[in-house]
Amino acid sequence: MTTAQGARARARNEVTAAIKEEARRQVAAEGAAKLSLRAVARELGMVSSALYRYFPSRDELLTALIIDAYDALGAAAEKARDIAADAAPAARFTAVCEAVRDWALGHPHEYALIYGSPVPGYAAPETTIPSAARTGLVLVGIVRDAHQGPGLADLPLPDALRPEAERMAAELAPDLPPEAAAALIAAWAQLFGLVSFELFGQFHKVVEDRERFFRHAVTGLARGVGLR
Amino acid sequence: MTTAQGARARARNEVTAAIKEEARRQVAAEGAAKLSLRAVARELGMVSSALYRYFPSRDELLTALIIDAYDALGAAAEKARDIAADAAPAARFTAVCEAVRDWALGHPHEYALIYGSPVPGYAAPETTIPSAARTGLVLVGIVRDAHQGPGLADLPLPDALRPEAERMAAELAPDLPPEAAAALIAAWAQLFGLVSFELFGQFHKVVEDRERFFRHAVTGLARGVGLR
DNA sequence: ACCAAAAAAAGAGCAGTGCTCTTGCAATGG
DNA sequence: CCATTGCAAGAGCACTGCTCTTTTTTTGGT
Repeated sequence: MTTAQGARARARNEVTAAIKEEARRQVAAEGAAKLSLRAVARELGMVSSALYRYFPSRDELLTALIIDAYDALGAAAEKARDIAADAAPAARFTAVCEAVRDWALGHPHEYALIYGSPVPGYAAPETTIPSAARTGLVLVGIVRDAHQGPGLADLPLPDALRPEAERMAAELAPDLPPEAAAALIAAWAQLFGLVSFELFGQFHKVVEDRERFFRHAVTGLARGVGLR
Repeated sequence: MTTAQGARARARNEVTAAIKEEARRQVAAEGAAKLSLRAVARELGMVSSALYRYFPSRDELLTALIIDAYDALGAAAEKARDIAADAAPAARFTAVCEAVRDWALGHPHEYALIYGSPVPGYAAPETTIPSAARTGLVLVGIVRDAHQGPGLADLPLPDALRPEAERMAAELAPDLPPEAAAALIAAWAQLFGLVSFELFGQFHKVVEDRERFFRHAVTGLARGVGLR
């Protein structure tokens, strides 16, 4: 069975993997904008039209890379969380933030692929959602754990936002107080603001000691979600 | 004089302006990635090669649009600051933040052009710096004014970051305490994290009542820089 | 072991891109 | 008045994503 129709299927998987690998190489080297199906095919010694048997379009290939990038970042975040498993919640939180930054600095083009401007006319399909959520869920988990224990600062929450905050809490962390859920989502966006600014050059001639600056800023983020 | 060599020069300025206008139209409609010199030329009834007399490359044309976008956003921020001139510093701060968000929502592609992923291999020239700085300077001004008056919360600053914070303060707001300068730059990046996440679709199925959520988040940012 | 069917690869071609180079025309100013 | 300069046009190069058709290869049942 596995050898019968497995031969073709295996070959197919291998070629698919090779295409993705070469495409990722090109994205890492030159950026998503310069990813060219023809160049991928050329590098793999096949003709460009053959590639369409594996990916129906350039966008589909990009989607595959996007999912991989989200997963790689998510894995890095999870790893950092596990390494810091015994630390205080605030330290665990900042450790994950630094892991996000480290991964981004190490994979700038892949980071840009997932957190940069989306390609106009291209809507990421729903299939990316689980992978995209991983990193956020790591942060949610840390704050949730902290809320089981003692010693959390109480957070402000205007009445106007309470319904929305309750909805957000119910949907992504049922055992989290609404004000913590709202604060966490804000911190999540702000974390990526810090990383993106550094990576996209906005800190050029503004922030020099970026490592230390980031450390300080994410300490503030941790405080913002009630950790200390 | 103005008519002598002004005739040609005037025609040149007019054509240059028309090119920029049409290019901006295309960016606003389809995004920077789909900006095509040939399409611009076609729309203007000229041949593509003629366009190179006005802009030496596509990147140069994009640079012109980038500067315009920075200036438009900066102007929107300044206008919001002036309108809220009599309000308390915290309210002025959040008013500017909301102006940034409003402009971004109204000009998503132009926002993506300046705060999205940079085109690989394209480094924004130094000439963009003044325009790029405008919005940040508005925030600096508000916090600086607040620090002349009373009632500011004191901010933490780890020893390790003090030298860098002092350098940052000296360079962009000499009359601002170093801890405020560091906090402000962080808030600045975080503000654009919030806006980018909303605009780039990361809040999809996460935040629904985005207006109120943003209001709450930027209130937190204002608190983070010492305002209340 | 053969042979129809399915899958993959190859080739040609379309419409588009940025950019360069050469050629012809028209406005400019000494 | 006429050489110089600025500009427009055209042709062409080397690419791109993608489609359609033809050829080759692999597969599984008889």
